[in-house]
Amino acid sequence: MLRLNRMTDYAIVVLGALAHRQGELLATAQLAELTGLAQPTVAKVAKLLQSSDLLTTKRGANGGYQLADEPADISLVRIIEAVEGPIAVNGCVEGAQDPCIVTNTCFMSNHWNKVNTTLRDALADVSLADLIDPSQLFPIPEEAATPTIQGLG
Amino acid sequence: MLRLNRMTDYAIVVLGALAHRQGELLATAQLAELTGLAQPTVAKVAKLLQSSDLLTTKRGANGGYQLADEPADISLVRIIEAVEGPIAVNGCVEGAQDPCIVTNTCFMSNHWNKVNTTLRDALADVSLADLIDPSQLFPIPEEAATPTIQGLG
DNA sequence: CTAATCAGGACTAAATTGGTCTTGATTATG
DNA sequence: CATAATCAAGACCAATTTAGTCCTGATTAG
Repeated sequence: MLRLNRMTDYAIVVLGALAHRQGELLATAQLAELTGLAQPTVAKVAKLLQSSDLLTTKRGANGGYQLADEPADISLVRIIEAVEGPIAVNGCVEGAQDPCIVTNTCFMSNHWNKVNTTLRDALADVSLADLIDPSQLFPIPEEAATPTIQGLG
Repeated sequence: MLRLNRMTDYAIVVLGALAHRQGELLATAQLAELTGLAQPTVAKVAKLLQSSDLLTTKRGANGGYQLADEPADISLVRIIEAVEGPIAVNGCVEGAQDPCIVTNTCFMSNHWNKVNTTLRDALADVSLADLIDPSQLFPIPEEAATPTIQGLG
């Protein structure tokens, strides 16, 4: 285990689609078609990513979402933290949402922080650009083609 | 997030108690008292740890559990995998319990494996001995003292 | 024989997560 | 200005997962 949740997978797929279209503005309906996800799901994920400044948004007719940064500048940590909140293996760690009641005196706290930081650093080292291989991904559908991918499992 | 589940925390506390008593054989009731956890919970965790060879067991009257190794030889990965199963950030990773249906052709698979391995290595680097500070932990109670610790949060 | 203890697994309740829907605000276009 | 397309915000329900308890049976010391 130690598993990311499904929303994070969706986020990566959505970001991948946007990255492939290189900065283009896409509506959630288009993203849904490209990724094979349901539109409301795309909408939910996109809102999360927007409120963490990974996407910019344009409202109204012909509105949609757009990558806020280059794929190489979007690290896996940013994506995970946008969707799931701060990384914290347990409540003994700084930034935990539901802190361990004994945090301050907790004899293990330092070690957990070290563990946590190491994990975080590892995830900071992977960018969206690393995760996707645009050459194989998202062939632009000629006529509303079938969904191209199924998420990440 | 990316949080360990509570059982893993319990496992660490239980292992910590056993480590502090240096190889002594302790019954689940004693461990419950030392850790402040409920006895059935200790029992559940201990069974998991036993079946992954982190603990040895002796059945019958005066039975109990015992550390199978030196604390320095018990890594965090072993503990996590004993309780939670193989580490796998998502289904795109080798060893995932519920593999991504497109695993073999999954363009991201290699990258996820790299991410996963990095996390795993980080956790392999931390031992039970690192996590606990025996000098501050588990003062041997004089007369069935109050529970000493509250878990890890 | 009896009491203490682990083994194995079923079971329930609580928490979390995933996914949908509704209502309202914004904006392009004719 | 009217309309349709679109995002914003959040309520809501269903499905899954997790936590914790309990029961029955096997093992062993005394």
